[in-house]
Amino acid sequence: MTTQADVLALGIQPLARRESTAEAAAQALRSQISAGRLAPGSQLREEHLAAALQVSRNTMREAFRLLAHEGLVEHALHRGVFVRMVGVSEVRAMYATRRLVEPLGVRAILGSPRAGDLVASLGDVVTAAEAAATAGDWHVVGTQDIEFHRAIVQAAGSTHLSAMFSGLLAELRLAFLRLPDPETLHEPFLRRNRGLVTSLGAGDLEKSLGEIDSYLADAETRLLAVVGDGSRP
Amino acid sequence: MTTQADVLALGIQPLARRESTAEAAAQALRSQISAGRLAPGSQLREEHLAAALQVSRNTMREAFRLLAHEGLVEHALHRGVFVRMVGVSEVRAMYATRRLVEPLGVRAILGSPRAGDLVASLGDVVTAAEAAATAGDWHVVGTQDIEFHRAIVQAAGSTHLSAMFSGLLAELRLAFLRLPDPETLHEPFLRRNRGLVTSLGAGDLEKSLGEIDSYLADAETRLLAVVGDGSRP
DNA sequence: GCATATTTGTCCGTATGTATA
DNA sequence: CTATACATACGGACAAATATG
Repeated sequence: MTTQADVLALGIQPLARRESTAEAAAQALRSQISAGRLAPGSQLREEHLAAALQVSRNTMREAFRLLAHEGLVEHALHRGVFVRMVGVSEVRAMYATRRLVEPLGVRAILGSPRAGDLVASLGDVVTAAEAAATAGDWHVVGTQDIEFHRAIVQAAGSTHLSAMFSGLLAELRLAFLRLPDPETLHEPFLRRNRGLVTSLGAGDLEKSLGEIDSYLADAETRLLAVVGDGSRP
Repeated sequence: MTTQADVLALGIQPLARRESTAEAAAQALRSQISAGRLAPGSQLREEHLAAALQVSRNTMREAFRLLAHEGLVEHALHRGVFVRMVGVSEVRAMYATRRLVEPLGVRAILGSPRAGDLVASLGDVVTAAEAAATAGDWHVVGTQDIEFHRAIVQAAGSTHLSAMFSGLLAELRLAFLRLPDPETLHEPFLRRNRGLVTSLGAGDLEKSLGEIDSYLADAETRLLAVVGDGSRP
């Protein structure tokens, strides 16, 4: 049985430190969690991780506070921290938020004087995702999908909104990790994202909003189908 | 000269603890900061505060991480934590966000089957604020103003959005603290909030959106006028 | 239900590094 | 440039709560 310390020891050296050690440790855990090497629901033990990252327990605890505040892990008093389990209610909440926020980005893009540039860079992201799809690298496809929608919200021009949305997408990645077959989820969205770029390029607001909405509705039902039958309600 | 420890000693006893000590310490600082007893820009020294709250420095540092992540304090590596200084750019960013988010709440209220209840409870908040205004308690007026707009966003039904907005409002309170004369800022908004409740009650979407927009534009210019001449750009 | 072992929560002492007077 | 104050980080210790047998 592989311990968490073993798993982490692979991907991590002496902790690159330009920032504080706690932040560096948090970043190490962030990437490990996002990559799925720390499964949702698994416990993160202070002592093991502190040993693996070669930091003190106190520093490790500071890192835990950061991750808990970001929603990546859950802190249970006197029981420890666990990689967040996203259930049905969390997925519903995430998509309720996306349905509110992403249209703001779409409107901002079409209302911007630099609409052409924005749409072009969005097109680049989809192109990269399509290349990854033909190469069969569905993990990259998922990453590009997330990047695509992050860019949309970014266009709204609100730092608060962008920060919140980045956190939401990190949470969403936790849900993606529970997918047994990434291809069936991500493949249809590639076409939808391309379609959105097209209607954005044509300056068609109504059609763009429709595409976003159907994308989100589709994604939510697909995710719920997978998450719903999991252990957690 | 009064030290931070002195100031804090007034409002804080042995730390009511139902949650972790770090969270309790963070909550103590939150209330002190929001009440203005810890001025923006002032440094929060580990040792003094740990002594005042009777916690260890380690626990204090965990609390600092939480507050820094919420944006209430700023963490400067190897220099310490300081109560956040909101400047012109921060105020602009906050109102850019509010202009995007609050209309979502307004639309949600008018589109809700329980619109009547929602508007009624908003009216209660304004009524409470009006009572506080006649009593001359402008701090309460400011609190109710914040509560009013928090309730609007809450109606949008997104936990992520509500959480983000609560953080934004806490940040906004930091800006309010720099006001030499709270009455001149808060007094006009009392009427505007009442006007919004009226147009919401009438079910007039366009007018409601217009009221929100002019409220935000007015509030931003007033705040910028005060914050702009401060020490920070 | 009880006793035990494990893990977290918290505190203290201390050494090192960094920024500022 | 030196000195000082402070944050950063570590390791050990014990108490408290939880999990396990």
